[in-house]
Amino acid sequence: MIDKRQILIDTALDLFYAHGINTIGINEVLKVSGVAKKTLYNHFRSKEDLVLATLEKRDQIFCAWLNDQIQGGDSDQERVQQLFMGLTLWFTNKVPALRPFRGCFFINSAAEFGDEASEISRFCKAHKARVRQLIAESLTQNDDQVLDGLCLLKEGAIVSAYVNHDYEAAEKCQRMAQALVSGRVYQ
Amino acid sequence: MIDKRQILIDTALDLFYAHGINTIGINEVLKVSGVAKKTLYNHFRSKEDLVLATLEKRDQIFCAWLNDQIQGGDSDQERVQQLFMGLTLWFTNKVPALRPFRGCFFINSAAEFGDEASEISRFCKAHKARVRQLIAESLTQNDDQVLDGLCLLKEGAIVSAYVNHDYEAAEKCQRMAQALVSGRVYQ
DNA sequence: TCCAAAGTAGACCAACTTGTCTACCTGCAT
DNA sequence: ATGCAGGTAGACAAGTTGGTCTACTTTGGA
Repeated sequence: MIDKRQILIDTALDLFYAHGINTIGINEVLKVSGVAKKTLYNHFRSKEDLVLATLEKRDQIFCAWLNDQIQGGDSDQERVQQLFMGLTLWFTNKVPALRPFRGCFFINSAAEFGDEASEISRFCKAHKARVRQLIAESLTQNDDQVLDGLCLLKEGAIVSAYVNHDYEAAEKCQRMAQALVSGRVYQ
Repeated sequence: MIDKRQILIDTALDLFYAHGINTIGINEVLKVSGVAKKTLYNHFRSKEDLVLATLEKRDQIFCAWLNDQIQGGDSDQERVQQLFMGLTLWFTNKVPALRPFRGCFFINSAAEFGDEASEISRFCKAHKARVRQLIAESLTQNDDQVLDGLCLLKEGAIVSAYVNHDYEAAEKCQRMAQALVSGRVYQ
């Protein structure tokens, strides 16, 4: 028997990301996955537990993809270009692993679970830190201000793509990002 | 008798913004506002109707504040500086009219109501367009690329402030914003 | 072959959701 | 003073929520 736990996480992640966590009930996850309720509660203590597992899964998928995307390249300029080209691929549904674009799962989840003490919103913050770290490691230069700038542009692009349906948002970041990384903004 | 409609909108806006729309039920709004259920349904056809009214109210409050914030100033540089200083004031709860900071009500609501056909998510998109227009009108230069850049930075700052609890996010945008508006990025 | 582990379906629970409705009350203009 | 618009409290309906539990079946390894 295939691991039911993984089936539940995969199904729940797809549904939660596509429709929002509060919109999707446990029963919907069960119906779509074809798993029994008892089984779900054998693997997870509560819905929040399942939600945290989907956040972890999405974190893995997203970070693995991003890492691939910004690896290689002959210069920091090139890698930064790859970063924002990658975002455009995501926005325009060219990356099947990331599912049909509906913004950032972590921003969306943080928006739903406002209480900053909640484990969910803490995980979202941690995810953003990991992404920042990933970008930092891909660059040879190590300037916090440049890194902050790149991350701000990245978040801006994701939100604009989602809320304004501006799928060219990441392309619009390229010039600023290049100005940043080539030292034309700081120093 | 004071206008119950306004009381309902004010109460609902505060609750929806602070805790999310899905988290707050009609009954909670009634309990806090001290208004009867019948009265609510005399003024609004449904919860979604009330939600749309709160979005409208927030749009008015936010745009009025933003307009004040970026008015005056001797140059575009100065006005852009005011814009991002204003965001910092918002993030750090120095603007009572905007309520305790919990991100952008419109980004959060769009995250909760993903269906892009829904009236709620269409309103959120329209709000962002109005804000962009406001910024455009405050500047003497009229360059779409510069305007796009400023808006991307603004969204990035709001999201970073909310998800990462980085309340200096708007300050970190200043150098890039100045580079943009002073023509050091484009042309 | 047999047994325990892990699956199944789904009834059931209490709490909560939005929305309707009845029955009563209050303040104001005629 | 009377009538009425618009308020009140809250019962109620119908559906959904997360979560528990029983009773049965399937699975795979010793």
